[in-house]
Amino acid sequence: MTGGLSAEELGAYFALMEVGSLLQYAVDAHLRAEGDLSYVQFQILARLADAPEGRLRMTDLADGVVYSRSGLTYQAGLLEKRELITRSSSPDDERSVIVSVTDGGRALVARVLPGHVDDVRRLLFDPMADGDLAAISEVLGRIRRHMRSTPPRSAKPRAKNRRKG
Amino acid sequence: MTGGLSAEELGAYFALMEVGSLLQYAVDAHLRAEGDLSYVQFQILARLADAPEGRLRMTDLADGVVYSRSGLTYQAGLLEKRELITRSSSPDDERSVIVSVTDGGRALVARVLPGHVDDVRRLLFDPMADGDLAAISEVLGRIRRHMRSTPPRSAKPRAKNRRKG
DNA sequence: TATTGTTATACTCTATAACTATA
DNA sequence: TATAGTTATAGAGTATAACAATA
Repeated sequence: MTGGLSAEELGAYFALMEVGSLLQYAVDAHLRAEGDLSYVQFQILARLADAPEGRLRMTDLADGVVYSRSGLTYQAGLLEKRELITRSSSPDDERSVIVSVTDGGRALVARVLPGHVDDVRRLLFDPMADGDLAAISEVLGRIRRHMRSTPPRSAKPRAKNRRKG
Repeated sequence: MTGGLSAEELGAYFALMEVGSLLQYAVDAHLRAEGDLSYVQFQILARLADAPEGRLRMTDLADGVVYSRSGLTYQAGLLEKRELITRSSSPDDERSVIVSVTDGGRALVARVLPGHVDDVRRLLFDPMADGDLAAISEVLGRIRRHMRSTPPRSAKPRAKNRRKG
């Protein structure tokens, strides 16, 4: 069953996938309960709240949040309906759409963030010992850079679309 | 924006989530291309192929694969249609259903596994240096055990259902 | 022609609740 | 009553392709 991975590698792979999955499940449940937000919606709002002047172009958002463009349009529509964001066309480039967080959007992020951070601390960081954080950060950061720079084996013409279908 | 997590902690959290997400995206795409299998379906088949005599009860499968029962019934229906598994009622307990991998199911797992393992090696293990694997394994294993033993803050009556809706 | 974003559409997946059958 | 599994249903989310508008 291992076919080229050692038992330890296989264990690390499964552990990584399970930790990521359980963590996402936990924070997603919290975000929905506290703010009626999916994880993706929270990511969009948090990115905007963190951006200069609280605004980003749709394309920049899609690149960061890892989405198809139509998927982002769908989510933006939901957030706009709730008046958590606004959309307006860019003065620089009439094709572009600028997404901005509203005060309500910022308030919602501020409201759910403490609990969100609690979840992450409790699940992810509490079981870590001294030195674990530095070690994990270094390796995961390296892996992330590697993944970002490694094109998929069947390189797509242009890497805008992600996620499964 | 950090609200209780240090910059390094926040970075580690984001890196973990992104690595898990990118890895799952990559292996999912491969499994679909090579075997028309979703990641979940592959997990079901792989678990069965790894089980004694290639069979498990539905409940045991649901516990491992992290699913609602109806979700597992749905996926099992798809796999049964493709004759990758069979279902039969248990002689021990007439309420239970025993799921078995077929030869075709085993063959499919064998066919997609090398590429799957390649993906994992290339994306996850190639960028690791000596000692990284041991360090990561130990910490992630500890976190996983911690997560499994930590009940959700709003403990559900019985922990059979997972994932978001 | 290429890029940005939207729309229409179809489909996959998931959860909830009601249900059957067995223990 | 509790457990195992299925079914019906309804909804969220996603991708694809066609489209309009701008560069």
